[in-house]
Amino acid sequence: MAGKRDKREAILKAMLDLVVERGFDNAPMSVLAKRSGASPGVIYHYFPSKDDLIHAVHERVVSIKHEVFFEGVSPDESPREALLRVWLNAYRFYRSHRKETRFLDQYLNSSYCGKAEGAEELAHPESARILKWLQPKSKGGIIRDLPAEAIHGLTLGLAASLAKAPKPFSPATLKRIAETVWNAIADE
Amino acid sequence: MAGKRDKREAILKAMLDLVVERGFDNAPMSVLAKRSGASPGVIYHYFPSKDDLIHAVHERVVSIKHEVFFEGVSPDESPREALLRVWLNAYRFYRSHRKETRFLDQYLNSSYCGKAEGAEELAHPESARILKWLQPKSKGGIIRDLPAEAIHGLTLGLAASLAKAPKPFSPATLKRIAETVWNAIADE
Amino acid sequence: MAGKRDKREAILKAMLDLVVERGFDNAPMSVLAKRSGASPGVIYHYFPSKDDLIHAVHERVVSIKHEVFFEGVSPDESPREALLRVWLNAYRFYRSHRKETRFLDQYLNSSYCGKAEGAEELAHPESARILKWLQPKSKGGIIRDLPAEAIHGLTLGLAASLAKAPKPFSPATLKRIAETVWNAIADE
Amino acid sequence: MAGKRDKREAILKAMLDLVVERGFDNAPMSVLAKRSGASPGVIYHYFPSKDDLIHAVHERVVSIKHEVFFEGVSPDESPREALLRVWLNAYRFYRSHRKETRFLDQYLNSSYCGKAEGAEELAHPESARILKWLQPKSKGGIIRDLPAEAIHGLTLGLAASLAKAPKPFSPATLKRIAETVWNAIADE
DNA sequence: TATGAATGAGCTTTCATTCAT
DNA sequence: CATGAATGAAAGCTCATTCAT
Repeated sequence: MAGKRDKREAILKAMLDLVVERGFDNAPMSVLAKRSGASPGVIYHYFPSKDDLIHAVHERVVSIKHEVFFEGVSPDESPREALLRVWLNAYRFYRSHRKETRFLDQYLNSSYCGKAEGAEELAHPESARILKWLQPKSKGGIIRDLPAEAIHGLTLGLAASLAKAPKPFSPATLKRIAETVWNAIADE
Repeated sequence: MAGKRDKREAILKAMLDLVVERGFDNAPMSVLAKRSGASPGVIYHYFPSKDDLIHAVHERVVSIKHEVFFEGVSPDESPREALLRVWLNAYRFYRSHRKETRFLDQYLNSSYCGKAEGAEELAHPESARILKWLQPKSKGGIIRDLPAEAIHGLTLGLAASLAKAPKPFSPATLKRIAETVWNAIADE
Repeated sequence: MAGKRDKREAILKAMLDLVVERGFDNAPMSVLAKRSGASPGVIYHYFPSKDDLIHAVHERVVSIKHEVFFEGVSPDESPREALLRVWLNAYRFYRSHRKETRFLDQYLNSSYCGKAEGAEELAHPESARILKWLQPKSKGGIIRDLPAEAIHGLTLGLAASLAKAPKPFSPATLKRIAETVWNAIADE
Repeated sequence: MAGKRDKREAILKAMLDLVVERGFDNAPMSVLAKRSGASPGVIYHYFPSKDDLIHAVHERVVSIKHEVFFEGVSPDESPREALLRVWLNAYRFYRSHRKETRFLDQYLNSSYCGKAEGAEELAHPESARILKWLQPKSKGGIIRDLPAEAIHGLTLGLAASLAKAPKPFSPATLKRIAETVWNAIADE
């Protein structure tokens, strides 16, 4: 009954779980097989190697991340509104997709990261428009003249930090933090 | 000529390099032996297992980190001066100790993290005094009423982000960023 | 051609031979692999560990032993006839299954013995009936009032001792010894 | 203060304990060193190899065994008295020297047994005289015409079996068993 | 396609033995 | 004589990958 697509999805999902629970090491293909309901052999029909499978999981996670990040963003919003929305979306993603977040953390600090072929980072269609604003005014953005790393750290980096707190913050608190951040980096 | 201490150090250093270059996986004891100039067997004379060795490397790195973080901090400084100094020290550490930083990142996202017994985090003698300031005014600190995670993200998290930029920032730029941060979180 | 069962059997048999020839130590899995025609890895497909494999060999040997011990025993025989038959069967087992006997001797004096989970000793269906007779008359048996260890030593212990002689004894000699034993322990 | 002899003894004793507790495997020289208070290196001043050390322990145990076996035997006793005394001594040895007994059991079923050079079995000065009696009358002994293995099994084998019972037998019970045995094998 | 037994290189770890001090 | 760090071969075991069925 289940089509090819379903089995592929099951494998990807099982690998995500496995990596999050046990780390890239201790995530053997044999256990993956058992968990996903596929046989060790057939996994290699869907993915040429374990590395490729890991990369596929990563792509899937990144794709989900972008979907959440840009959810509800519309071309009609002001830059300030759009950036605040993305920032809140980011917090929401890190908060509600714990497994995906944990996977990303591990991936970025593993030997898998960097082996991949193409850069997929921020490939969302909306992202180009948003990113343009996230630049100093001198380059057409609306941001104070700070290095890009500072901007990133103060925005998404902070959202990720906050999401790791044991309890979620109330919308009001988040709003306040977002505005604090905004005021710190926005020009005028 | 070389004493016991030297060989132990050589093993620790070689493991740090190996983990940074190749990840916790792909850091086999056989390669470690070759690199450190020790035999596979004698490593177990100094460390009961690979896990313990990894933890020992971690402790060493954390110890260096704390030394750098609190370098030059004196009881005579004002809270503002002390916190700025620690922040700049943190940037300096992340910038100049790339391997140690990379190791910490990997460690914190590996299955090794959390298995250790004792709490070593921020055990520096100066840290208690400094940390007290890093709290909202309502709890005796000098900071605006923001969640601890926000404080951390905006300070050390940011320093780490900045240090990952391809080129170092000039002292002037850093000063400016530090003050931006300070103004964002300090009360008054 | 060869099914799973065959390979499993081949491994068990090769381990029996290996242990008998070289002892539990000096019976490495690598040699076992070569001897049994299996690869080192696949052995762990059939047995979770070397310990489990050893225990499996033991169970197999015990099972053979019981089969031989109770061969030809019928409910119609008198106690005397049945016990004599079992005693002769025991001698026959120790005599004809040298390797199995040697394995048992080693096993009982090794650290493997005692680690096992279930009691398998004398689990043969006939054994209960026979064992009941092997008790002093006061407990419903037909034996003189001697401690159980004395009974065991004088019967099966003796059979094992005799089987270790360089040459087999003639049926007539065995009969004579069996009757000597019998007269020593039987009541009346 | 402690002479060479003392250290040698300490090593022998520690090895006996170690083998009994943990088996020939799992009795590493490094642990032996710690237990005996000697350094790994110096053990090799007293014994050329681990094998030789094991054999030395064995010789020591056998020597103790013989001492106990023939304790109190005097040339004035009748054969019957002497044999009964040896038999009771044997039981006493197996009962009071549990570690030595356990060592012997393991040794006889290990790969160490058989590697030794000379036959030392029953080298006690008294043994020759006693052994002569333990033969069928036709060969100058006082025993019924049974194979040597039967004699051994019915006497020393039985004593060893009995000693393995959880509780010791009373002198009276032992006397009775000894006489039962004696009557079974003695001629007339 | 799907299976799962099979492969075999490679892993962490042990340990009898040696030797510079 | 004594030490204990050092050696290195070999142990038990794992696991990504293949392939006959």
